[in-house]
Amino acid sequence: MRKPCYEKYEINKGAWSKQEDQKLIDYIQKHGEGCWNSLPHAAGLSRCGKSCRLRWINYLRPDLKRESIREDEEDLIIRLHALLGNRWSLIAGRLPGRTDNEVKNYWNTHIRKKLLKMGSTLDPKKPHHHNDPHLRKGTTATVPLLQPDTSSPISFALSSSDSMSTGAEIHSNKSGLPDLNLDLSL
DNA sequence: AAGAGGTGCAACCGCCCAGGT
DNA sequence: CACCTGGGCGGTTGCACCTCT
Repeated sequence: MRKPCYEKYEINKGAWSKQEDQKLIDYIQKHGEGCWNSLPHAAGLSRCGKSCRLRWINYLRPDLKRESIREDEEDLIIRLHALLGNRWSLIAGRLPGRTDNEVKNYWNTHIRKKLLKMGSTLDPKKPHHHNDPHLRKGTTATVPLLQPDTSSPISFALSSSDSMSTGAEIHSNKSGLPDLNLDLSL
């Protein structure tokens, strides 16, 4: 069993200070996202590499949207979740400026509650494809990016119908892994 | 005004996978 | 082929902030 990184070195835990943020930003702006494991030492941070990566991806990246999730984004999250299950990184990948952590948090705090209230037949905690091996790592999802300027909210009925009703097609690619072609046109 | 309870989000933990040796 | 290491991901936790009484 590997020791957690914070047991190996003198590692800070908990909330990041402004100085730490600035060091990380400065380092990445100069050197780019390289080897996360060696980054903390190189950047003069008492953090583990994973922590740095998380902080950068979820909070410091310049292309992140900081405003709350819009209605159309929420609808897309629901649709993608019905197709992909808890594959937050894939879902976030279709939402420009959003992170997997943000989408995951939003799902757990807002949408799950909403669905439970609606009495959805979908179990918000157990998506259809949660354990589908075809949707494990390596899956290529071909889903149109949400247009940032989408003005009309996406409307669709939540039901217990399977993923195909949302227009998903699963094809195999060369490596034998499936490609997902999701027709999520508005 | 103050305390209790609820909520939301940042961060951590542990597991899995891919690539290197 | 087995093992090791780093990167990435999903689940969960902890705490600051907000709302209610």
